[in-house]
Amino acid sequence: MADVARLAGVSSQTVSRVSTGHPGVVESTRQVVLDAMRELGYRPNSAARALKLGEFRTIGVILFTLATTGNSRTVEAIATQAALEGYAITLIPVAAPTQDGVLGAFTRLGELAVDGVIVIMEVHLLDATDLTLPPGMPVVVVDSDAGDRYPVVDTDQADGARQAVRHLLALGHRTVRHVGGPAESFSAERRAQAWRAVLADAGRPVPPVERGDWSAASGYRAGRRLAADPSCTAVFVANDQMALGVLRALHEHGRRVPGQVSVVGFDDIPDAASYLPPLTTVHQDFAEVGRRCVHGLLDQIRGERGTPGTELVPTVLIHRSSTAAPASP
Amino acid sequence: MADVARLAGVSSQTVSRVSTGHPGVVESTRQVVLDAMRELGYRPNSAARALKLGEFRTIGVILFTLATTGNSRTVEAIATQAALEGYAITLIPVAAPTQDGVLGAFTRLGELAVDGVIVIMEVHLLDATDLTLPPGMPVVVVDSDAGDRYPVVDTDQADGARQAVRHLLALGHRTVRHVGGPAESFSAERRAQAWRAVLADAGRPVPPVERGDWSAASGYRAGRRLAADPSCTAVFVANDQMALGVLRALHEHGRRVPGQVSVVGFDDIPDAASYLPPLTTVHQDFAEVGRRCVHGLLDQIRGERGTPGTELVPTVLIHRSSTAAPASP
DNA sequence: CACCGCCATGTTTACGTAAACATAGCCACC
DNA sequence: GGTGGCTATGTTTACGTAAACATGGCGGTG
Repeated sequence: MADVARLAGVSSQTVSRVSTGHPGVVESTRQVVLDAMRELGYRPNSAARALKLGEFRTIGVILFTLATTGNSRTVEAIATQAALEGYAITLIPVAAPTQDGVLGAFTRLGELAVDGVIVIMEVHLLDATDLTLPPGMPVVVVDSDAGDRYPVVDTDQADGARQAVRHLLALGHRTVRHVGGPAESFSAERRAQAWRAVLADAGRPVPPVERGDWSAASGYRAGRRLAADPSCTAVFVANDQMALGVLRALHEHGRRVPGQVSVVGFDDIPDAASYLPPLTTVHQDFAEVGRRCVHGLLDQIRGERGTPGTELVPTVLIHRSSTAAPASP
Repeated sequence: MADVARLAGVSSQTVSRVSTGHPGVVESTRQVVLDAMRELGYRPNSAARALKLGEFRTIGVILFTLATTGNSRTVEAIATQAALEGYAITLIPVAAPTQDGVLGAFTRLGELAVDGVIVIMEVHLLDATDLTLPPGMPVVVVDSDAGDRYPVVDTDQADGARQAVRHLLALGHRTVRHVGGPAESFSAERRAQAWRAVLADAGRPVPPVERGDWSAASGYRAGRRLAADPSCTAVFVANDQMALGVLRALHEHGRRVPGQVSVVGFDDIPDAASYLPPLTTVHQDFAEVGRRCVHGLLDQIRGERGTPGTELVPTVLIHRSSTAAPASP
C-alpha cells in the first residue's frame, strides 16, 4: 500500500479510501491511485484488514459429511447466499461423529477466522461433547432440536411426514410401515414421530419401525424384511436414497410398486423422478433453508442477540408413480 | 494476550510461545499461562497471526456447484485432507458458469484470505474469461486439460471409459452406444473419445453419440431414443445418474437389462449398487483426487513452483448386474 | 573459583490496514 | 474582506501477534 501511495504521490490513507470505495476522494486522484494499484499489482491484505476491522466477513460451516444430498445442497445454498452478502464460507468438517471429532472441530473453530457459525449437526452430539462455543460467537443450527438455546432453521420434518402418511391413508391403505433413519438423528426421529401420530390419530395399528442409516444399501436391507410381509401395502421411507433400496428389494421379491405396495420417500432429490417407478416424495426446500441460515446469522453478526427458536421451512408432497390404492383383496 | 500475560505474571511473548506450542517454556510456567488463558477465555486472533506470519493456512476452492456427486465428494475429500494438514477450506462458488460469474469469483478471490486455490472447473471457461490469478498464487486444477499450464489432478477418465467399453465388447456385443455428458465438459469429452477409440481400434462401427447434462432426467430422454432402436444392445453412459435415467427408459420400453441391453455407468456413486438392476460402473476414487490436490497445492505453498502436468488417479470397473452377453439372435 | 555457554524469559519491533484526528485550501455569505 | 464551514487530503495511532534480539541466572568445566 505504501508503494502505491508513493507511486501515486498521495498518502496511504488516500489509497485506503480508494480501495474501500470511501467517498470524499476526487475523481482525478482516484484515477491516479487506481492506475498505480494496477501497475504494482496491488491487492489489499485481508489479514490486516480483518485485524483492523475486527471482522472477517467469513462464516464457518460445521458438518459431518457432504455425502448426503441434503447436506451438500444446504451447504451450496449457504455458500451462494453468503457470497451474495459479501461473505465467504469456511468448511469445518468433523472428522468422525464422535465426541473427539466434534471437539476437534470446535477447537479448530476457536482459532478460525469466522464471524459466526452454522452447525449442520445433531445437537445431542453437541451436548454430549459439552463444548463451549466461544462466548459471543453467533450461531445458527440446522437439523436439530436445540430451539430452546439456539436459533434453529429446519425443514418442517413433521408436516412433511404427515403429508406423506395421510396421502397413503387417503388412498385406502389400512396402515403404513416406516423405514426410519438412524435413531440418533433428530430429523429421523421427527419423521418417525409424525408417522406414528398420524396413524394413532386415525385409529390405525402402529407397526414396528425398520431402521436404516440413510443409505440405499440399508434401505435395501429394510426393504427385504418388508417384502417378506404380505400384509405390507404401504411404506413411508425417511429419505429417497433408502427408498431406492426399498424399491429394489420389493422388485426382487416380485412385489409390484405401486400395484401391490405403495412407497413414499423424503427429500425429493433430483434422481427420485427417475426411479423405477418415479418416486412420490416429500420435497424439501434446501435452498430456502440455506438462505434463512445466512440471514439469521447475519442478523446476529450485525445486530444483537440471536433469539432461540425454530424457524420451519415448509415442505410439499410431490405426487409421482410409486403410490396407488391398495389392490382390492 | 496482554491480559493473559498480566494475569500469569509473564511477558506476552511467553504467552505467544505457549499458544504456538514453541519449546523452551518450562512446564510450571506453561501451566500458569494455560490457566490464565482458560480463566480469561483467551483465543488467539487469527487475523493478527495471519498478518504476522504472512500466511492464512487456508485453501480456496472454486467451483460451480456441489450438486453433482463428483464435486461434492471431491470437496469433502479436500476438506478432510486439508483439515489433517492444519488448513481450512474456503468455498468460492461461481454464481453462474458464465464469464461474469467466473470473473466475479476470481475478483473475490483476490481479496480473500487464501494461500492457494483449487479450481474444480472446465478450463475452457477460465480461458474464455482471460482472468489472471493473482501472480504467485499457487493453483491446482481438477477436471481440466490445463496440464500444459497448471498442475492438474484428475481421474483417469480415458482408462475408465476404455475398461467399460472393452468389457462390453468382451461380452460379445457388436458395438456400444454412448450417452455422453455436455459437450463443454472436459471429462465428458475424454470419456467419449476413449469410447470412440476403443471401437475404432476393434474395427467396430462407431454409432452417433447421445448427449445429456449429467442429470437423470437427461439420461431418461437419451434412453428413450436408444430404447427405440432394436439394434442397440450395449450402452456406455458417462455417469451413473444419467444411467439411472437410461435404465428407466429401457424398462418403460420393455427392454430388459441386462437380458436385451447391457448398461455401464461411470462414477460408482453409492446408490448405483441399488439401481434396478445394480449398475456395473467405473469406480472413481474421489478421495484420492482430493488428497492429491491438497498435497500438490501444499507442495507449492511450502516449496517452490508448481510443475504443470497432469496426475491421473486410476479407476476400476465394478462388475454388477447390468451387463451380460447379448441375446443370441 | 572464575569463566563460558546455554536455557528460560523479557523487550523491541514490524506486519498492512483504516479510524480518528489534523490541516490546508476554497467558497460563500455578511 | 473577514469569518465560518466544508471538502480533499495528510498524519498519527492501534489492531494482536511472533520473529529477532537482549538479558540474566545457573550449572558445568578447567
